[in-house]
Amino acid sequence: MTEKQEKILNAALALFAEEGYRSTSTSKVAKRAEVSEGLIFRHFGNKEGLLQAIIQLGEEQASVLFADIITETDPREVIKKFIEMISKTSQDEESIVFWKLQFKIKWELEMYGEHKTEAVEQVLIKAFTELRYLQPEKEANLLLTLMDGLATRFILQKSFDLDGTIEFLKQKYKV
Amino acid sequence: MTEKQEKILNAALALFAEEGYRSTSTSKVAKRAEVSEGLIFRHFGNKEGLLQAIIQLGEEQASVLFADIITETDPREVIKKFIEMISKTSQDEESIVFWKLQFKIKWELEMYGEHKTEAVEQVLIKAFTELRYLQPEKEANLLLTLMDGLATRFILQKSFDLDGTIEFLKQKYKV
Amino acid sequence: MTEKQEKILNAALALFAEEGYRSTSTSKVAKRAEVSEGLIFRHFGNKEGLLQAIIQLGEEQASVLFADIITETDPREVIKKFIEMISKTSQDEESIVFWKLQFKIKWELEMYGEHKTEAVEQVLIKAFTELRYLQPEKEANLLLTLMDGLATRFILQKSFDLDGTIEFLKQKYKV
Amino acid sequence: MTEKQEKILNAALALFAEEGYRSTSTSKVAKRAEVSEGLIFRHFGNKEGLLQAIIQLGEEQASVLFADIITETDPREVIKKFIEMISKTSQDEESIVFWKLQFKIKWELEMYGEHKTEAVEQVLIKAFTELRYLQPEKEANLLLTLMDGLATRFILQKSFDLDGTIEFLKQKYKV
DNA sequence: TATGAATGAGGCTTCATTCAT
DNA sequence: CATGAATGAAGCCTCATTCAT
Repeated sequence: MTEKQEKILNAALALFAEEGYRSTSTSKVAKRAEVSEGLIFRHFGNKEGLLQAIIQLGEEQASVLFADIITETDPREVIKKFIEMISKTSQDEESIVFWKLQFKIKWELEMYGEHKTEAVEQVLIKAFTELRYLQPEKEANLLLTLMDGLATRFILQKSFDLDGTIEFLKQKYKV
Repeated sequence: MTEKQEKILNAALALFAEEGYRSTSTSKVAKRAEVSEGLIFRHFGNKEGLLQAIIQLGEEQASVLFADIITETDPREVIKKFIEMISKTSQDEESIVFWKLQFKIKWELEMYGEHKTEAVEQVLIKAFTELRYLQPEKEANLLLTLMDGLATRFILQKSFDLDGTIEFLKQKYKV
Repeated sequence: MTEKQEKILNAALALFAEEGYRSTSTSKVAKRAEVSEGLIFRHFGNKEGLLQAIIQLGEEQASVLFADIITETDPREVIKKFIEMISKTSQDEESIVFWKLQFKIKWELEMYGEHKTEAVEQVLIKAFTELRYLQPEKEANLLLTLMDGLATRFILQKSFDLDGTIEFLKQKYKV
Repeated sequence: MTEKQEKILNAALALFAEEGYRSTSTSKVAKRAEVSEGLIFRHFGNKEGLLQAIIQLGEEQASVLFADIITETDPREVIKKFIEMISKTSQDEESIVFWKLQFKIKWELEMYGEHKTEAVEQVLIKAFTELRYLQPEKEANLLLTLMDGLATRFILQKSFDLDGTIEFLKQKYKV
């Protein structure tokens, strides 16, 4: 990937996260990337292609994030790490942009991207099983759902107390 | 409100929920409402005005939905009704559209509309207090967050088992 | 002419003078006249009809203005009155609007309305003849031209010293 | 400046002069320039930008016209050249369009653009001073005013005898 | 690889005008 | 006589995309 390709990708990433896919014009991307508009099309074919590249990038970043959870063997640690995942990333601006983008695109294009979380779900199920929860699948499912809610409020509700909620969650799950 | 105004509102409601606000052109709305495009602007000023009218409508519908919860006195019933709120509405198409619209707009415009849920939050806090939960505010907060997650998955993830999750939740909260 | 007709005419007069014919929408006229938009069309047929009515009105007002000059018999007085015509009207707001409208419409529609000034021209020629000017037609023509310039600058150039210029003119013509 | 930019400018120039600024739609300009409508906005931002470019162009042309007068040292020649300025340009179609545009825009937008003539005014004052006119400022002012009137009638009144009037003027000023 | 001029379709909005009440 | 809902054409502008250089 050339330097300009990366500049385009980064510009698009930031803009899609800020204003959404449809609302971001290719010319805005070009301007922010300090690149000619035509170059976007040379490299990514069309606007949709740019989006796909960004989604791809997101999946890779997600993989990295999830890897730490999936490779964990201690069940309590699995749950703890999962719960802390967002809070950890909420520190730096770049991560916030990452999550914002994930959810904005989810909603704008109505694609949930289940396969991304499937591996995590399995690990959570295993963890809850080992911890003798009665309905481990449902517990895992619930926790995943909760994470969507957490992200939603964290991103959209300025006043939301993310860290407090996460502390409370850790108490509840005793992790 | 004239008949055509209502047709415009309904068409916009459906289209905004389906495709989002920006992706829905005023001409599409006009066509679906079987109305001239100009009429939209006569009645709502501009596209933004149309959106506001729809948001307003949503708040009224939300009030109706919440009214049943807020007026409930039995704490267990409060929680039960709150949890069941989505599942009940998930039966008919119109309600699904309603929720979809709420969340799509939330994300597209990044406005959370906290005041809408504030009353519900107070009632939940009271309920958890009466049920002797140790941290009623945090419990209420968590349940509200969970609901956002539930809606997110219900709307975006085709395979999501809403009713199962709700049953499980009711067990957890013993309601 | 009914009261509402007059309100429409007055509103249109003011708006056409302020913003020009094309730039003034019938809806703006209706709003300013506190009248329904349809009424304009009932009374004046279409926007052009409204314009014609206003032009007509202008001609009548011009006739009144000119009458005083035309009926004057003393040649020196004729010239003096003609020169003072604008300065006199420049006192009250209504007259300024009148002149502004005349010129704005002239330029926007490129119609000079020569016949309006023809009578005045004749009287000026007669006056210059009696005063033994060598080329009375040319003198009259020049004075009329000067008046157009005077109006132009008075209306368009905020800093223009109308009264000073008029005084100077009167000296020149010894009137 | 690309070739198409110039075509746009020329088309707009002609149309604004013929029909005025507001009455000329950008699509008309595009059609006349044999260019896509979008290109106008790429090059000039918006319709107002196009107008500004044209006004700018006008100022440059005016500078050229005035340069000949300003650099003249013989007072009589200054006045002569000034008086002849319009008549000289009235020969070719392009110059007529130029003057028409200047005045149409003046009236439509109510901006007089005094600074353009300021230099000329100074030179005229100097000329009248040297020629021992008693009130050189007023004379200059009057002559400028007269020119506005001359242009007004020349452009708007089909039957106006421009050359005759100019001859007469030259006699009056003995130039 | 990279630019930016150029396009045409479509978006939001305004407008003159008509018509039922 | 008077209203104001309703229309359709047109206006300004943006956008994704293509192409010559």
